[in-house]
Amino acid sequence: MNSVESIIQHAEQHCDMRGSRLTQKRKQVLTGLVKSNKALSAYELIDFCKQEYGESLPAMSVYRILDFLESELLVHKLNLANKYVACMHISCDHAHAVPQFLICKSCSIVKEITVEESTITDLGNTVKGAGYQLLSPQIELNCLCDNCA
Amino acid sequence: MNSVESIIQHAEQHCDMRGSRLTQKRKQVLTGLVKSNKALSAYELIDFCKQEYGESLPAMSVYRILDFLESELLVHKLNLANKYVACMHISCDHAHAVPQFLICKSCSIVKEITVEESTITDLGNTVKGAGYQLLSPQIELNCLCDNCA
DNA sequence: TTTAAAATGATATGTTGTGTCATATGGGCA
DNA sequence: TGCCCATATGACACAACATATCATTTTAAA
Repeated sequence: MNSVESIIQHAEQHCDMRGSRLTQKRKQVLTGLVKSNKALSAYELIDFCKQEYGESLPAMSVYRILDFLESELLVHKLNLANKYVACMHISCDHAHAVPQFLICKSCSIVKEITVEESTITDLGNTVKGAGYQLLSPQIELNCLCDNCA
Repeated sequence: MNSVESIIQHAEQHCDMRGSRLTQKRKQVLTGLVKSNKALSAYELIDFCKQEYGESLPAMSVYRILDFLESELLVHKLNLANKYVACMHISCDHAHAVPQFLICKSCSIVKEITVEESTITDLGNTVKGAGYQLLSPQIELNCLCDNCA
């Protein structure tokens, strides 16, 4: 069993335990993200499913599926790029902090990092000091990756 | 002279010094952002110019104007919200660090803050450690403002 | 006043995302 | 088994955001 299949299997177990279902279509979309190893737009995922499985998914379905996968913490939405990535921790069993992302503007390869706890705390304090309430500490940064730089 | 006019005048001087021109249309778009006091989309700015000046700007023109204003550092593009805000420092004469933004997801009011230098440095180090190169340290955070919270 | 560069207009189209109502699918239970 | 209901997906239209390209107008400088 290759690593993509293994990741999907982990995801399926994860859903089982949470009482949700990783259906065929949801698996296909998640597989697209895992295989590509980078951030993809909803429409790129439609193309993937068309080519890989011969299935013409309507955009609406893909967005619903992405919402589901996000709610299951299997996928992250990157607002900076309007794209989606598989969570790099699908196969881990431990819980994870809110992630930070380095997005390569050139090739869309994403590095999911964990910044120092203290950095996040500092940021949170600054926000609170400004009278705002942080909805999500998810940080996304426009970068160039090793290869593209 | 009210404060909006005064800000626009500052912006004009700024452009003069840089050898660029703050044309009528560009002034109108910038005025829309300054007056509204929040982040607006390109199409909201089209509506503003229509109502305020009776001018039907094509989308293309507004985007070009926004690009210009951004290149003059008079306006920031918020990728998180696909909206644009006037730089809060237009009327200052000193140079500014790259800004960080707290965006109220509910009402689009934006607070432009300066986070601690050390926080940015920490972040930069983490990025470098991951083998990525930061294109812009601009940070945008999804928040709720005082009023909306 | 001619002219070249800069700015803007017009038009079409591409990309991302949602609203809404219809249809299909899969488990639990009589 | 076959019905029922919740969940999932499809179909279709359309809204919102953005750009490509070529034409026209405006501006400043020669």
